[in-house]
Amino acid sequence: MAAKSNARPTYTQISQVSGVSEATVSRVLNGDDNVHPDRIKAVQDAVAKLGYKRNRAASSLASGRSGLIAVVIDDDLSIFSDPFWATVTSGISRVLMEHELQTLLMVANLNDTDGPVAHSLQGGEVDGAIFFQLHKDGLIKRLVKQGLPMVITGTPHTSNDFVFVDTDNFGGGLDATNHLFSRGCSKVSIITGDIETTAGRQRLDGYNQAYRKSGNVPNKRLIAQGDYSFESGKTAMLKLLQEVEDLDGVFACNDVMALGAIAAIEEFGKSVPHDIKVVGFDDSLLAQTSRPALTSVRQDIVALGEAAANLMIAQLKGETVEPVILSTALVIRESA
Amino acid sequence: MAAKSNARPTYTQISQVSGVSEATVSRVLNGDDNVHPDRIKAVQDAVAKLGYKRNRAASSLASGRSGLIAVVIDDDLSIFSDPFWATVTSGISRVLMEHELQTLLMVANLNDTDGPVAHSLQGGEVDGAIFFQLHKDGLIKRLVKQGLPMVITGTPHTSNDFVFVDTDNFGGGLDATNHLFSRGCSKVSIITGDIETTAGRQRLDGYNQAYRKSGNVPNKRLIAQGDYSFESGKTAMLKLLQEVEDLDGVFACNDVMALGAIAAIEEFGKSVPHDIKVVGFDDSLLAQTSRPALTSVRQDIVALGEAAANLMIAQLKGETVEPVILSTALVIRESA
DNA sequence: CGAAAGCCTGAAACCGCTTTCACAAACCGG
DNA sequence: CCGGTTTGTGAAAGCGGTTTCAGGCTTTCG
Repeated sequence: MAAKSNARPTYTQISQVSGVSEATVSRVLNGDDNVHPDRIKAVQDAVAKLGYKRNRAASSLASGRSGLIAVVIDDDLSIFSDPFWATVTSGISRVLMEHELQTLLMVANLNDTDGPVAHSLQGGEVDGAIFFQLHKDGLIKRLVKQGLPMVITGTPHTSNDFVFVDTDNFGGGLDATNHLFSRGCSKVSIITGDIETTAGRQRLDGYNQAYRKSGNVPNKRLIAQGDYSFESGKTAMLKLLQEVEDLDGVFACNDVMALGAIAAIEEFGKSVPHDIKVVGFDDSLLAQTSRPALTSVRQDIVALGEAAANLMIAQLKGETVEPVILSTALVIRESA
Repeated sequence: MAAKSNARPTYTQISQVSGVSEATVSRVLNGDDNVHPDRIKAVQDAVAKLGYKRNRAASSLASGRSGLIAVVIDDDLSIFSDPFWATVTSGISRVLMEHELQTLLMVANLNDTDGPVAHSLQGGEVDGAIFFQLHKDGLIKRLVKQGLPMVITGTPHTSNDFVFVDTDNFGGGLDATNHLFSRGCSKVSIITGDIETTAGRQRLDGYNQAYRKSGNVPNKRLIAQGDYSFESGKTAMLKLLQEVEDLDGVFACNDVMALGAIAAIEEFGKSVPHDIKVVGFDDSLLAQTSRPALTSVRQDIVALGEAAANLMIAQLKGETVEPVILSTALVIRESA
């Protein structure tokens, strides 16, 4: 193995070629000021000539900064049956890369506060962590205490000591419900998502507020609980149809349940949107391809990821940051 | 900052507590045999007592192994509108984690053979790379030449020097088409996906072979081209309906196009499955939630990711590996 | 019973980069 | 023109592991 092909250049070679010390090479490569322009030039030329690429391991070891940001996803498969999180991640990844940071993906069971993920995170392997969909916060609280910069995607319901980004779920619920009333509905029910999640509760709150302002009479019996699955949407809708008379509008807290609801309505012998109007949430692919095409609340998912990444970067710079709430837009199609 | 909270234990402390040299600590922690059981025990106790966690940067620097595997995704947004890749990634990530490897996610434009991703990959920052959906292979060829272990998800069409995993697209197309004939169809058309991709071509090949063996008469006019989008499926189907008489079966190369086709058929005044039977591919969420529910070719996507990860691990161990083809299963629902 | 072979072990070099520290040179006001 | 700052620089000490190397101790076998 003469002349090893993987013998990549180091500061030593740059130093020799450019005629400056390794210390100065480091300064130039890290954008330290206070280096004479001539030397900067010399180093840059040498770098270009040798095709130098920084060795991250060495750099991390010496500086204590790894350049890695963990994106931690709960090992709940449901997350991956939904393009939502993948899209958020792509937004995160792109922004991080622009700032020379790498995205370390960790799929793990977050209840396991002593698993390999918890170890990596606490072990200082990463410079920061972005969490998705926070359920249990034991691990996270510990990490905050350790001073690890963190961003949470989704509103944490346990505490607001965390930096987070989220869609305006309340506003989305409000808009969806208002839209149904403005379309002439007078008895509008809601199929909620998992009430354990803040997103689910906030959408419900939006619905309630819209109801109160509409001049119509809200009623607990109009509220059915689902869990974001197709089946739960269908079941909830059937129950509503049987229990509530003159129902003429439904706000389902995601598109999948909205489709379940539509299936139920049609099985029940009524039609959408003629008899009952339906609004979903997410504006996913499903909303566009279903028949009737689904009116749905759109959230800018890529922007959500970008916002998360930007909050992380701001923290890394030592800036104090505020939570970010992104607004939604109602996309009107056939179902309402 | 007295007693820094982040002053995590190192070999030095373990060495002191356990009374063995740092070299031996390393041997124990790396599973080197030839260490006296008593010493192993002593080290393990010290590790447990001190709550030691390995410093990856130091370890990488010294050993030349980073423990990082890149998952490289083409910056084509379409990838992220489809849960497919997210699911593959989750499979990869889980298997890698079981082997103490981390998943580094890179979303990038692969045509850019000189961008940051190309740099990282060539810079030895990762121990291996898993690519999705290979279009251009310039970068990849270079990496192979450098000896970077690689796995490609999807059959590369340019060369078979690569290690890859893929679904049995040919078999899936074959099964789908055979099923339509067995259901009594006699004139079956296909709506292809992007013919540029090998997956698209292989599914078409499967269709052709099934046709040849069926005793029915194949015909070029039965082949319509789509691009995996809903609209393309609809457009292609309308064209087929207008040009081909007595059409009674359609194999759409993914579920989204199948739904487009169903929409077209119903607009045309015919019904599914009564007049025309439809089979999709992917067995996605769409297939389960659409009405009529879609008969579709299922591929085990998580297994695809796991296979990719396992091939990577095998390469890392120095084993010679063969490409892996995963079989499909036809899931029969209402549409055919 | 002695020599060759094998097993375990610790000292020390090293991985490539960052950062402190000391010091020379250039600059300043008085 | 001199003590005192500023600037710019290189030598050298790490960062926390891994790995080579040589040597002490046991075995094994003729």
